[in-house]
Amino acid sequence: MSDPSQDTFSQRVYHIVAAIPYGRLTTYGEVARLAGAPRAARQVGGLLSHLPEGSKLPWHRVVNRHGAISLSGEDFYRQLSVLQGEGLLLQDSGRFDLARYRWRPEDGG
DNA sequence: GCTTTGACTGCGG
DNA sequence: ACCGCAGCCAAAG
Repeated sequence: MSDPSQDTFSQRVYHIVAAIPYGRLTTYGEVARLAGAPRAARQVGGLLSHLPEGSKLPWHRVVNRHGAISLSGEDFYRQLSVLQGEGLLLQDSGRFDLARYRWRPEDGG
């Protein structure tokens, strides 16, 4: 109740990302919205980029509003590999079909 | 407590 | 549809 460690923006983001099911995607903006700060999409990416090394959070299931991977270099291919491993198909446009893979909280949470 | 930093987003051209 | 720019705001220094 009075413990702020459970009420911070970052804690909410971690909780939300942890709820994204295998084989599904969501966007930075959507996570921000669910966390109660619809304009803090950048912050979501910032938090995911600073995750501790042993984190179990499925950070790879968060992409940008176009359904594209926002990382670059080796990180890009790492995220791509994990998503493909979960059965997600990358379109020729270099994006994932959000209409098909987008996770919605009511869909299972 | 002010300044800098971004794994973003929306809008206009 | 693609590209560039300005706004956004929680965290870290």
